Amino acid sequence: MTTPPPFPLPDDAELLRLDHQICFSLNAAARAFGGVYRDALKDLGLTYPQYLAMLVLWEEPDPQPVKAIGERLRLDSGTLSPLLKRLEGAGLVARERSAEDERSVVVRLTEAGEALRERALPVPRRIVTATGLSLEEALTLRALLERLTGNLDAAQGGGR
Amino acid sequence: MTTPPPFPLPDDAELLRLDHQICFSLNAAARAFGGVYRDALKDLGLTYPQYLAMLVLWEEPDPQPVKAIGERLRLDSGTLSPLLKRLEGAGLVARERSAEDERSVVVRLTEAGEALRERALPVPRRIVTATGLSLEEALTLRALLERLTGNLDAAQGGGR
DNA sequence: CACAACTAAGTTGCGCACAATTAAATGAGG
DNA sequence: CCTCATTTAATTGTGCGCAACTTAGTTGTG
Repeated sequence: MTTPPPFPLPDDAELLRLDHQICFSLNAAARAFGGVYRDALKDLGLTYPQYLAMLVLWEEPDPQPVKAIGERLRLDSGTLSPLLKRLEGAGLVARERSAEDERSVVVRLTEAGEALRERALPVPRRIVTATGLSLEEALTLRALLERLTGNLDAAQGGGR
Repeated sequence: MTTPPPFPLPDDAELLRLDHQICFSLNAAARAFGGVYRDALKDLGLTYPQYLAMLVLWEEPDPQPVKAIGERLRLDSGTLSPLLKRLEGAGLVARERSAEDERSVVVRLTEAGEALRERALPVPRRIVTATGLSLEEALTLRALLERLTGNLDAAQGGGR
């Protein structure tokens, strides 16, 4: 799969080393984020993925099918089903079969889940501070990451 | 997460939304990388973390203690021990107690492990192509990610 | 020398991510 | 109406990442 060089590539070996470093840096940053979120969310008893699921529900408090949450977070039922069960076990959400479509399971916040929102409010600022990035850097980074993800997804099976 | 293009935003609420998006984008990109690497490494029978461990050994073929590999990859024995056992099971590496320090376990490539290097050579180019990033973008991204990781690590327990 | 402190690997337990499979419900076409 | 492909969750199995703990070997200090 030799493609026309999109650039005057400097040197093969040089270029070939770069990618690991990018994927590696990416993984390292993601894990570092994980550590910071772990600290910030410990009091709430949430993991970062659980926090993301709660964010989805806090933003759109109407009951949502698992499918919708999965599309928002790019996760499938293999990940979400046990995660949501744990949130249910913690009393933060309730799951029930939809009446209209019995295939669908709708998830809604319990009162405890809604109440947790207040305690989660200071979290984002804590994270922003921890990143130490300027607003401009953050925007640059996000733009690059989104382009990168789009390219990688396209290079793969296409959809998923 | 679908968000409107950030525009004028020295606003608190706006700022507080940004962070999720960055961590989220980061995770999404890392997982997208995972998918591409999965495809590229399938023939080799390696996962991406296993590939990273092999890279460390290919770059420095002398036997290395688990500790050294862990420092290179930022992984602890809880992750590395089973991973290296799987590589050993695949016949790619051998592990043995160090003579000088009986606490240490040194890992070295087997002949099969060395031979695999040849088959892994085309992988990086495939990844570079899939990213679709220019060299300049890649360098910018990497620099930002490393700064970010440093900041996040510092904001955490300090060491780990 | 004895003993505490430290270090390197390994083990266990939990949660996440993903592939593959299963089960149940829905919808479209004959 | 009945069959069949599709859709939605859940389940199973594998591997990673990390915290907490264990085991064994090493080092420092009195």
